[in-house]
Amino acid sequence: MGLRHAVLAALCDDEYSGYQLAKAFDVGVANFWSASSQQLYSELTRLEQAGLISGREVVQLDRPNKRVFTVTPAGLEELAKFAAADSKPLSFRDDLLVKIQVIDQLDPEPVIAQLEERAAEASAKLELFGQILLRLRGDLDEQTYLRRGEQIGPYLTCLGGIRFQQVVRDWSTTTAEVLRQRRGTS
Amino acid sequence: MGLRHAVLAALCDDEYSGYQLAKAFDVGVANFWSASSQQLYSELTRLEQAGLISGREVVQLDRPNKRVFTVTPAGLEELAKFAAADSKPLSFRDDLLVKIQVIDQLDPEPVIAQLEERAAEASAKLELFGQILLRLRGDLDEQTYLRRGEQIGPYLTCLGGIRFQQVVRDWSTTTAEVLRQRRGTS
DNA sequence: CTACCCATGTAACTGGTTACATGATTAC
DNA sequence: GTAATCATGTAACCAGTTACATGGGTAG
Repeated sequence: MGLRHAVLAALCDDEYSGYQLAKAFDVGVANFWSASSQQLYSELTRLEQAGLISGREVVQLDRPNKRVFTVTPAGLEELAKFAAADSKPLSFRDDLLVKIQVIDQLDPEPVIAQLEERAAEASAKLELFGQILLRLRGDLDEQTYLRRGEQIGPYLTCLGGIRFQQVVRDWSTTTAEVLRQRRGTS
Repeated sequence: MGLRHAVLAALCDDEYSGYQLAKAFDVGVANFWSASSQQLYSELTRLEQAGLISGREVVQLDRPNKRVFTVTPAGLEELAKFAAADSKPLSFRDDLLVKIQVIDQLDPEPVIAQLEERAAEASAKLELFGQILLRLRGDLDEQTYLRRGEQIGPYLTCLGGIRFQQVVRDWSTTTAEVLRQRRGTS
């Protein structure tokens, strides 16, 4: 089961409500998983019934109350079992790459626009992830943090996210450039 | 619909049987999509009924006969509509990243082993993709091919696959290294 | 008073995975 | 004769998406 463990992992960091998790899965957590809010609410319900997380009501005066969740010892045990088992191969699906694959048979204009949009999104994520890294490591420089810092996990996944987004940005930009040049000469 | 267009794109390159497509989706096409053979057989059936591809029987003496498929004009039109429409955000899901995220709470040993396995797979793919690039561009050097070569699409997606696999290999290797060092010092 | 954010869900549907089933041919 | 590769599927199940529903609070 996929989402189950991603949610448990996200809740290891801090306690979150369904709504907050949905936000997190839109940005940071999206480094390794993506999910809609509907999926999250029902997964949280199932996880609580299974005793892997426990929720508590937080009363808020200025806005609707919420229920935040934390991982139970049973939840941690579940994560440990999961980590020791073989990983499924990473699943990767991208509309835009499908379009590039057959670009020779198509009008390149709309695809070029989509590549540029994708590059812009990647730039935005890079800025965000850069800030997250700084916040995580505090005063320490990267080498020191990697050796002796606490909570190395989120730092490492964020580093991975940065490298991935760099590739997305650079590849999208150069691909758009190649297609633009060929448009002129054919 | 996702797989539908990925299959159409793959069949633009050449004619394939279900079995051959399944092989392709395991390696090269996996750059932009992944699918099981069962999914492919049923998708091929649906695509043929919809008139987007057409199949023909190939009689083979030394092995079981097969049916190979090509994209029809209607199929190409479908691809054109697809390319002009907005792309869904790329979906990315990885067990291994989930495990790294919570590595501080877990036994790192099995995860380190998985990272090393992942790096080895990435190396193998890099070698394969490098060969595909060479075969695609023939005698031309890359700059020339990008400007004037025919069939630029598969070349561009393969370039993207290479950059992606490089990140996977490098990140997996350095992450495993970081975790190994910390194991010693904690 | 309108639009947007916070907050939580249900229901119907589509897409994807796992397990199972069959049968021919080739290489050891 | 046993395992591996070629070749094609069915059925049951699980995961993920889309559409819909509700209601309070805040900013303009």
